[in-house]
Amino acid sequence: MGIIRKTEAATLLLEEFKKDSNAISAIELIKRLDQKINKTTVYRLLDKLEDDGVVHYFLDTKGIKWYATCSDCSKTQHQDVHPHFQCTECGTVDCLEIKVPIPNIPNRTIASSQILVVGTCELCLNLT
Amino acid sequence: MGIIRKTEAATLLLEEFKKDSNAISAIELIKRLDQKINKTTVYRLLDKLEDDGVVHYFLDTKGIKWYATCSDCSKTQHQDVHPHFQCTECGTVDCLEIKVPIPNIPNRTIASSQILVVGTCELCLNLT
DNA sequence: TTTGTTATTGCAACAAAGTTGTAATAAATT
DNA sequence: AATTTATTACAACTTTGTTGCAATAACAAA
Repeated sequence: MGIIRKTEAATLLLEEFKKDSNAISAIELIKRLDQKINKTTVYRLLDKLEDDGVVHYFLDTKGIKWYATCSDCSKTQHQDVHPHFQCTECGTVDCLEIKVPIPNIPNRTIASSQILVVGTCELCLNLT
Repeated sequence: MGIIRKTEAATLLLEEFKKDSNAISAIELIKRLDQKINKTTVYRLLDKLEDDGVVHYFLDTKGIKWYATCSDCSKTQHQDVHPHFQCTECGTVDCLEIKVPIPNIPNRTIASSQILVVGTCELCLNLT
């Protein structure tokens, strides 16, 4: 249904995405906004922002939800079908601007694909 | 640590994998073995079988665990880094025997990657 | 500016999936 | 047969996310 009213909670949540260029987990957002926004509200806002094509979400290696701002999405279609990268050292997750072509598979139709690349990020590589 | 003793629970669990050529979710296994094996035991057995290179696991679109028998794994290394396919119609999940090359990413090292392809499986395609 | 409508929020309670501690049981070894 | 200890069941717990509902606050209309 999307966000209709400009509320304080929505503003605060969007500020977090402006501060942070990486993806943010729902859990992290809830921690950061503790005492300011109730966790139910955070989840509901994220849902709405996703509907609106403002953010997209994906799951990490542990199955928890991460959100990142969309670059080219709309209400009708999420274009953000890029891979995501999770660093095993620091845990950060971000979007990869690369295309990974999935070959056709005989006798099946492919609707979408989710790719999570796991490794060490630039920052952590430089620390060792 | 792996499986050391040949117990009834271990036998029953392994039978489920022999019956089923597709991947099986932990939840499904727990359901099927209800009244026979406790859910904690199922989870612990699956852990051990994974240690032994007998099964491998991955997460589906909802972040729940699926297990499938390994074809070429050992105690020391899981070779099953293939993509998995989940059918949106019937929910079945299986292993894909294809290789999806991930390009190198500047300034990062890649340890592994998880690819979940979502679409319609052969069976469901034929039903429409 | 006040009023009315209804989207939004907070709270508490719940739910699903998986984990941990522990005492009892049962493989395997002696 | 006795002993050792891996394995199991059970209950209780944790984590992540969801639902129902009454109270609140945006926004529009008067």
